Amino acid sequence: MRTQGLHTQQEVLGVLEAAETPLTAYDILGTLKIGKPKLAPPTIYRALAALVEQGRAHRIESKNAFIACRGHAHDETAILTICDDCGSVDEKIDKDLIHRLGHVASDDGFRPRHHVIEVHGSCADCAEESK
Amino acid sequence: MRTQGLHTQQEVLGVLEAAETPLTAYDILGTLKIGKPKLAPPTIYRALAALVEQGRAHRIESKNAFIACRGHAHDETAILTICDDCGSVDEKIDKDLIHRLGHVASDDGFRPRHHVIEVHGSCADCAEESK
DNA sequence: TGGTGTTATGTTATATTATAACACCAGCCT
DNA sequence: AGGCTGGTGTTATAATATAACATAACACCA
Repeated sequence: MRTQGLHTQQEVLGVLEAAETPLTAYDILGTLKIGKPKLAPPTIYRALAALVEQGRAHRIESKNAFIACRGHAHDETAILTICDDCGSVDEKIDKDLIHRLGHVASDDGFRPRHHVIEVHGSCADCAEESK
Repeated sequence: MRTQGLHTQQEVLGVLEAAETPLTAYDILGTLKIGKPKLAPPTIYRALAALVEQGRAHRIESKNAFIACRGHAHDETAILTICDDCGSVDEKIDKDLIHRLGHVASDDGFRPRHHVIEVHGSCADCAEESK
């Protein structure tokens, strides 16, 4: 039933939105299993795939984890800054940079379809602390 | 023994260099197991970690796979263009873009340490074919 | 020369992430 | 009702990665 799928997506998104740091599919599964003990991985992965497809969540490739998309149009490529100390992730938008990346990538005939841009480091708070 | 570790790294790098497309750790393990049946995953992962650390190989985060680093200084961040049709990967260098990315990432006090830039799409050959 | 600390490597086992494959059920058409 | 279709649930397992401990090599010094 389609409605149920949407419902699952909404639940998964809710869990992501409630989190301060990225969650793995199994983190989400663990949370939702409290209410629905029979929930299984494919259900979570399907919901996540749909959410990422819609731009309502991001997959963090370098961590195999997910975050809710916050604060910008859902069809734009986000630059993700990932704090390796506290785990927090921020989204940044820079259309020019994306444009330029597309240009660099396609210089030899390559046709870009999707960008992954993840920057690891320390967030302001953690950088401050370790000084 | 240190020499032996270096030898493993050299063997792993050799397998990567011989491949036209990214290999997973288990692909490499499968190849090297022919000569050394007792080889285990941690040995491969350790060699890969060292190679990536030295810039002699790249990890492709969005595929959980690895390629040998080809044709540029090993301490530069490469932009990887990944063909989703044939699997081929190319490395591109654009210092300005990296510089700009560092700038964007650090605008709110974030301190970047490592960049992941992967562009998915179709290589020139595959884009041509599917026209 | 052999003891002892230190670090790299080997090995076993297991944790974590992801998906294949099929079963089931609702809705829809006739 | 009967049968098709497509989405969802469910089971099982594949694929990726690492923890934890055992062992081996080397370095240093009494």
